[in-house]
Amino acid sequence: MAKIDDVARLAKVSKGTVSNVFSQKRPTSDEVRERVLRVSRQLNYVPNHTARSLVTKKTMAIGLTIPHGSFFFSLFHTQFINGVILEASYYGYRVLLDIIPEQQVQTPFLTSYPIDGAVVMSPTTNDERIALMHAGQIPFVTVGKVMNEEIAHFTSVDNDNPQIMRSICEYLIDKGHTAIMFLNANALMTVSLDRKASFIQTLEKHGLPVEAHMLHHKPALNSSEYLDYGYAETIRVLGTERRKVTAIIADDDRTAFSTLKALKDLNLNVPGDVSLFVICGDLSMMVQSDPSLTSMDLQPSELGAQSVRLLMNQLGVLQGEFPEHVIVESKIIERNSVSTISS
Amino acid sequence: MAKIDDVARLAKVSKGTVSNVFSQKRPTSDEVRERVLRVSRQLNYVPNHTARSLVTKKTMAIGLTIPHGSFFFSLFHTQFINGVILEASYYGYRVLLDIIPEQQVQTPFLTSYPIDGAVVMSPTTNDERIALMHAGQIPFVTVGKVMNEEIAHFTSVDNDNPQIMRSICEYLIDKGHTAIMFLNANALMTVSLDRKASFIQTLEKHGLPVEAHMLHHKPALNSSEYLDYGYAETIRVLGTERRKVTAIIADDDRTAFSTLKALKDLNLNVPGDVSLFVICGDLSMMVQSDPSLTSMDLQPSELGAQSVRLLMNQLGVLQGEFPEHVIVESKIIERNSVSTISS
DNA sequence: GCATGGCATTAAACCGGTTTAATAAAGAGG
DNA sequence: CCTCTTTATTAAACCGGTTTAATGCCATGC
Repeated sequence: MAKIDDVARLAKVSKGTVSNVFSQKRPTSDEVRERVLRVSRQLNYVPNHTARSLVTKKTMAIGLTIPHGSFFFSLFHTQFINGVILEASYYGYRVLLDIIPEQQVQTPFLTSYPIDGAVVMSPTTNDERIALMHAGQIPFVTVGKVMNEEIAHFTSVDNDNPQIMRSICEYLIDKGHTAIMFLNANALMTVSLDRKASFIQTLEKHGLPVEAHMLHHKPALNSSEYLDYGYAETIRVLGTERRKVTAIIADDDRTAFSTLKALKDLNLNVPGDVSLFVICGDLSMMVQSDPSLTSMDLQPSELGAQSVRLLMNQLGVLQGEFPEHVIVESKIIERNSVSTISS
Repeated sequence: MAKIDDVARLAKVSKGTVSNVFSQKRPTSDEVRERVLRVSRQLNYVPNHTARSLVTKKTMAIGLTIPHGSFFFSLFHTQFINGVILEASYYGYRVLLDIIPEQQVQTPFLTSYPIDGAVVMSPTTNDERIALMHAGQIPFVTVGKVMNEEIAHFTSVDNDNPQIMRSICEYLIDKGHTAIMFLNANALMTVSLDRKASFIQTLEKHGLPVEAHMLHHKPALNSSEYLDYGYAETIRVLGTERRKVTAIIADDDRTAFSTLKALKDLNLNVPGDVSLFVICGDLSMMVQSDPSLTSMDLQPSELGAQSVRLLMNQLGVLQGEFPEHVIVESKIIERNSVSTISS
């Protein structure tokens, strides 16, 4: 690989000038620039990214931190990632997938992170990834609330979770549902706390006490129950325990699909006997399921894009005043999985 | 941020020694090591990744190149990525998502790639990403055949696509199906060429000529038909054109789901009227669909892991003799979407 | 004609580590 | 006790760029 000195020598200029031709940080005369570029092409020269990074102190990469061991991500994650990658590319940034494997035997901290900032998905309470970023002075944006004791200020994007749950509950209540079961996300995730609180509050506001069988949390990823959580809970509550449930709210598409399967196995018609509502799902999948699923569109790719913009602002790449917390719109998409109950 | 000189000064040793304590490339006395580590902790020192990279010429990152503009990836991709990330982490490598956006207005080549090697998914014929890697001397492993004119040798992992199609076709033929429709992947992808050829060959071997309505290719991602390809083709061929089709082979899970929806809308029972077979799908989804879908398990995460191992071997990280091409096992998982036709 | 300013260019310092070659200290062998 | 190794440590060179401060050149204004 040719280096800058080779080019400088052959083009009869100093390395500083070659540097300027490529970085365009200072002007160069047309004559010199062309000579340098010609020689570079001839030598197949390309500036070395690492050497540049060392002095500019920018790696031009951002980390995308996926939750601990989420080796199965849902379609929500997929779309979010797409949003991040696309938006980052607009600013010339690359995305380093920064997943901390379950068994964290890995490098406790052998070296600094080669990233300028990070987007942290699905923070948990007292998230250690966030603690690391905080300690390492790495700018970061979270998707969802940060609930670490030592961290007061942070930048985040989020949906309005309390409002989302309120809307969903009231949507269902309006349609006459009173026996509602909520298959929430994992209890450790900060979003699930908000949603749980809002679920309980909204139901109580309407005079509907929340009983134990109405609220469940997704088990940990490493548990054997993780994959068929929706199926198992539905069979247990509606089948074995014979509870009356007329509407189910599923936290994600995977849970929704497995719930759907359970309902079929229980010989319950959707939406005839039981209505099903999905919180975060992949649009294309929701449409193609049968029945197509009524859901809350959280705009995952928009969440991803916005989180990158906030991060770019923190990095000084994107000028202007940005709010500390961005709320991304979400709205109910009515399809065919929810019905009205005539009282 | 504390630098190595600060640590050296405070610990009263040379920077070379501090370097050795962290890199462990040369031995240090217990006494010195402890003193250095203590001071480092005190100063919150962490070796700078970029500086280290500059001299070692290793970025400890590999690129994961997703097909042009595949901003919707399927579950197959997701699992593949998981396999790559997990395996890479075993060798201390990080994964840089290297997606070349559709509109390639981006950096023609402002700087070298900050990666040591790359895994290239779904190569197309005369893939320019591969041409770039090749020109840039970056070791790479592809998933699927490389079909670039100027490249003779390459390392790859793959399923045995011809055999896969043969198995699937013969599996269906054994069950009495003769009117089989194949919803293939995009025509540009090298896998789709292999599968197409094998599909035609196998059917003809059994005296079943392949007519135009029996073979279709997924449209380009940027086209409006991309998302409901399965649905549209099924409605058109089985509905509008009223062709006789008793079995459909769908290339991926998304296509399968949308095909399933189309069959329901056509009032056709699966597998009673039409059988459905999926080539690459996410296990957890296939199970939860109704009926659960009979599919070919391509072991995407195994493909990902193997591709990383081959790459690590090329990078000299993993010793030993490795084959140039690795074939990952695939097998039919029988579920409930294929039935036997009594003649 | 001479001071003034603007601009492209350059030599040298710098970014923060690793690596090499030299050196000092400690052990082994005769 | 002296030489020969072995081992830990160090000073200096190096990785390949960017940035700073100095320089030379030309145009401008008075």
